[in-house]
Amino acid sequence: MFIVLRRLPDGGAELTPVGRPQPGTAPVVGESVVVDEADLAMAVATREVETSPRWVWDDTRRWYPRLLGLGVRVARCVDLRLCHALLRGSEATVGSELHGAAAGPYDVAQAGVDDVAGLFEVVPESLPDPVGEFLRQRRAIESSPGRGGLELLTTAESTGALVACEMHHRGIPWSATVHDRLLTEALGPRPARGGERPVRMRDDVDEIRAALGAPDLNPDSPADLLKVLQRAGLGVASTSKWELRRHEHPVVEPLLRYKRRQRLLVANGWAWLDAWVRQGRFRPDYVPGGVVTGRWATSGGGALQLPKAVRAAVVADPGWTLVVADASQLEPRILTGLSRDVAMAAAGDGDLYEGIVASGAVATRAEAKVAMLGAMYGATQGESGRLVPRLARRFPKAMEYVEAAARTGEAGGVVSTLLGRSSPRPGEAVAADLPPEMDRGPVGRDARAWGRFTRNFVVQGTAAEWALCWMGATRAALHERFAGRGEGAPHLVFFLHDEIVVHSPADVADEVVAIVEQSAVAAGRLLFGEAPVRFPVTVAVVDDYSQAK
DNA sequence: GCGTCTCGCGCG
DNA sequence: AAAGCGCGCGAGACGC
Repeated sequence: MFIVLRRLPDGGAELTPVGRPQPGTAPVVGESVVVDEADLAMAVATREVETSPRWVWDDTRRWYPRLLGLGVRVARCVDLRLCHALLRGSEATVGSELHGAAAGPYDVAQAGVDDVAGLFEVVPESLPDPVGEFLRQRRAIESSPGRGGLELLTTAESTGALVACEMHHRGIPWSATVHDRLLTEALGPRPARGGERPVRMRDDVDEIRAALGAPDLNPDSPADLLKVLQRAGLGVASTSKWELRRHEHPVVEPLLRYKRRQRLLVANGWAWLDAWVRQGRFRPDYVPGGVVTGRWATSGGGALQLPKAVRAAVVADPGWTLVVADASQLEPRILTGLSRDVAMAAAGDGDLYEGIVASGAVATRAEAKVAMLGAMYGATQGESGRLVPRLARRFPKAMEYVEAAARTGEAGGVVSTLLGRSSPRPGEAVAADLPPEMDRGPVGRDARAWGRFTRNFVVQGTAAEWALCWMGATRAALHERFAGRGEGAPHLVFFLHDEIVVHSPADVADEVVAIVEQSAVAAGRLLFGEAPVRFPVTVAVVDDYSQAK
């Protein structure tokens, strides 16, 4: 049973049930009910308890934060905007009305923070005709040869949207005190006036200027710095740290130290703390499906780039712990499943890279890792490019899978993930986000770049699907087991591509660990059935995030 | 002054 | 050892 929600122009909301009396028949639209805005949360909560419907709405960000604020959680939803993007672009819906349709009202970016009504503000109207849009989507899915995959994918994507709101709502536990201490230790005390350099960095600048004989050099200006470095005899073409590292010169050490500190100050310094941490919580704005491959993005706060240097500030509440879990070597294992490469599956019985060494393909674990990444990214040069052919000899099926994806891309074709998310067509409008040399389609040298993109798309995108299923299964199991605890229940607080963090009361951490592990197994089954591929997770129960890994 | 681009670096 | 995917962000550089 589905219930489609629509916000009415003059306030209030319309609830329209859509059901399927007999399996295999077309969905039937029932009688709508209209409720006042003030009664909406109660109406949702009541139906959630009684029938556990799948809530259908235009954009999770427009509905769910307000419900969460009123204490209403829902188990399942359909996010029409996210599913529209998936289905419209999917190769698996060719022939449906949605496939490749002209851009319409559902082709919009996720509601921004400013668009989301606060608890006491006017609520924006819905996107038009959600019932019609929902029925179009159902037809696209049900007429598809990839129906099973699309059902799972749209469900997982929508559940991700719920989790994103829930994680924002709860926030990541963050100790401003610890963060400030980390900054003070690394940089010196917070300067009294913003814009001033902390004392350690002033000392760095003095050393740099002395070493280069440039008393008024601004080390923050790459152009100035490059000029001065070259004048001092360093044959560098850029000021990047990997290039600087290769030179013996008194400036190198203080300059790299300065860059490290400057980075910390600018990206995650006191200004960041002031802007993003409130009452012991960091609440990033997650953007599910924000990456072409299906990965999440964030807007503001840089939550997916949290540097290791500040992770000690993520501290569990007293009496609570953090259960930190990451999927080991996720992408190579995804490739194993996609390609049904039994040799690679065997290598992945334990540590995958050690298994590759044991197969005789390469000599060391480090080589195995570099070779594997090179295969998935399309490396052609350097150590990585040199090692890829050795991998190809032992694991021809896996290699052929990514090679085929690359050839398709080079020829201007579309590739798809396991569940049915398709790559953008070369030159498509979505490529506005891509580097300029890649948005003109596969011509000349650009074809190779597009091939590397499609090569990686199938792996990264399917890994994102696995991760969504893992997180969704974890969320469901946590709720089933701990819902009775209310606010005291363990809950997801962070998601980072192949890693999840659960904030959990210490006394149930062991149970949470088991849930996270079982959910990884469940996600593997959902995607790959009984194929011989394993998805082991590394789990740590810690007081602060820096203690994991 | 304002918007956009490039660089460099953090993360997976 | 530094070329091979996907991002977000801030500062400086640049054009108007």
